[in-house]
Amino acid sequence: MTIKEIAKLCGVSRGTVDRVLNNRGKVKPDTEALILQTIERLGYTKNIAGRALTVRRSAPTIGVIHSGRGNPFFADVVAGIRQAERELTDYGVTVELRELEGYDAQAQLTAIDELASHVSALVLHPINEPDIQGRVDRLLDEGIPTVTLNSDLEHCKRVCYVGSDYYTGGTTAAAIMNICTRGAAKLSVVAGVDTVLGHRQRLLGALDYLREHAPGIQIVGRVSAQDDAGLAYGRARELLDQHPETDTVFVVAAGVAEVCRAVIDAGRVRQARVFAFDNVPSTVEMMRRGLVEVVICQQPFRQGYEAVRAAFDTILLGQPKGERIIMENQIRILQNIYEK
Amino acid sequence: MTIKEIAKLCGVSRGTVDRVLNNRGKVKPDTEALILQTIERLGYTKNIAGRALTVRRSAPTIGVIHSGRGNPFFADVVAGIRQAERELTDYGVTVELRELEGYDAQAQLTAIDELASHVSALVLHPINEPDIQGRVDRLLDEGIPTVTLNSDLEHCKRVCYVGSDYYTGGTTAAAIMNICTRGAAKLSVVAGVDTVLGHRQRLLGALDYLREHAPGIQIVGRVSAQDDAGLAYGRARELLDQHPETDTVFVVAAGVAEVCRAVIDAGRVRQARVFAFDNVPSTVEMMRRGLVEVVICQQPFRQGYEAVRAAFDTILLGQPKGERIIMENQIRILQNIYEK
DNA sequence: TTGTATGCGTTATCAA
DNA sequence: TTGATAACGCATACAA
Repeated sequence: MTIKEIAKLCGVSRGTVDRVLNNRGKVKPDTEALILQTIERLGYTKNIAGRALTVRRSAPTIGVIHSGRGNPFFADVVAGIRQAERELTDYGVTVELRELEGYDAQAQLTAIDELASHVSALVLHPINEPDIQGRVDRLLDEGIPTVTLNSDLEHCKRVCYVGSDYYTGGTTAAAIMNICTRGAAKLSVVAGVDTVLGHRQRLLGALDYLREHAPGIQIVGRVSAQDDAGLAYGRARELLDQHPETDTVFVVAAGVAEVCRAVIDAGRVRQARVFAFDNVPSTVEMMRRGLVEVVICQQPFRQGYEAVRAAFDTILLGQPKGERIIMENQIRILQNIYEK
Repeated sequence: MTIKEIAKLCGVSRGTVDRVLNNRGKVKPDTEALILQTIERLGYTKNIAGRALTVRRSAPTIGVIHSGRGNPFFADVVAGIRQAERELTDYGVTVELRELEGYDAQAQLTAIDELASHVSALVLHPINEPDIQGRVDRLLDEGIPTVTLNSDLEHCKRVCYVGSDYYTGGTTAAAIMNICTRGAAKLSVVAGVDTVLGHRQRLLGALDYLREHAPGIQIVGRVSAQDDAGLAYGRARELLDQHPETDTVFVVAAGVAEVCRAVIDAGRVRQARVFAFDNVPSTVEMMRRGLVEVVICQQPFRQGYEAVRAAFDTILLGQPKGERIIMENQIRILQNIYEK
């Protein structure tokens, strides 16, 4: 089914069909109804090959905003973004990247405003606040669809979320702890930020699993490092001092290497094992040193890659492949961490 | 850079540039040299968007042959193949699938001959024999590129291999055994087929790892089930009878559920744990029953998907993204096995 | 040996 | 309100 065929069947020209398809107005209601009905009946969808050629002419820009500047996890995300950009050069696509530092909603709004003037779609690692939610809805009204990246945005009309399933990440981490400790451990938890949805869900998943499946794992201590590597060392030292029986540490967010350093400095290397998320270089180094045996990963490279592709699919066809593109949680040990 | 621009710069027509690009001959050597030089200098590559439109007109067929009919692992591979086919319908692509049973080189040659008459590219799960190797080379001479799937084909001009890194799969499995057994085990091995490269490499990887990193894991027994679920039960029973000290079983190829059944019937459920590859349904069932804790997976769905895409990329642009597309080995427990 | 015309499917522009 | 036409980049049939 092509526009041409639809046009012939309806006894109109391609231009008229095009006006109906893209809601440009200026079509007699009768004609429009006929065309819509024919389209419905024959199941017309835009052809990617043809569409690609015209999209190319418009040389669309995809804007990307994230709040992880300086964060090695986001270095991988950006590598995926760049890979997607390279693959899309033939389609005339350019990626414009804004890397912010820290979670400042106002700064994010400013970045959105800057990009909104000229991008065809937005990839956003969002701060989950009402101002941002409203802005994303307005963007869509202006014809700019938003894909959320790594973390979702509630109560708004983003077209797609690309990221991981944090709750399952938590259960997977807990199950691995259960296996590696043979079901018996004195566990101390270094939590993340309570207002960051992903951190909370991870912890929830882990606690749910432990309650249901690991009666022999006892939680002896808990502290938060606020997703801040700078805070992690001190908090972990306190934790280890206050709970000397600790033999297992579960790190929910950033600061894994710092927690490991605290374990080393506390002279507990052979006693306490660390379980954590993401294979960032400093964590891998601790894996080499034997402090961390297993990490749970959420495929940062693919997150960046798929988010840009989803944005492009939306430009190309009006919608992404799915409303949620979820990365599987990967269990990694030194043997299946592949260097790029 | 487009053909048009190249043509203008060289003072010739688009047709002439096209003849040079596609080696159709009938071009004066001087003109050809000039054009080739200009292309080289300006780094021309065919545009995907334009190419897609003409490829569509030729409605190419991609042939797929595998020898895993009835094998649940290949059911996932085929699901990936179908997914790729769906995504490529807009490009006019059809997939023609031949599912064979067992490793019969002659049957594979027949299937290749049938497809060779009308396909534009071939995806082949090959039997690694000289006859097949020679046939693949001749296919390329006829203009039909071959992508090998799941298992590679040596000494031939296949354009791309899509599959897993079996050696690393073996080291990963061994490392997981080491972690889960805390470095102490009496291990019995149920090997695969020695002439199947992947099985041999897996075992090699595992043995290398154990020798270097796991002095406390002692190999007490070894048998082969020939990648045949029908044989696995009996072989495993013998193994368990002959080596009653066995507390860990490592299954290299097919027959995981049958080995588990042997463990059950031998009354050794709480004593012996099973480590294996691939999350096929019968294995997952044994995970639910607690006999298998961890499996190493090689992403069958993605293998099928990526193989078809690689074949299409070759049709579209003359070559795939890379000469080897390697799936990562995934460590899976019940918590991160996602049902589709 | 080379150039020109036509078509693929979609969209923008201009004329009616 | 609608139709005709040109354009994107590539490929090919045909004319020169």
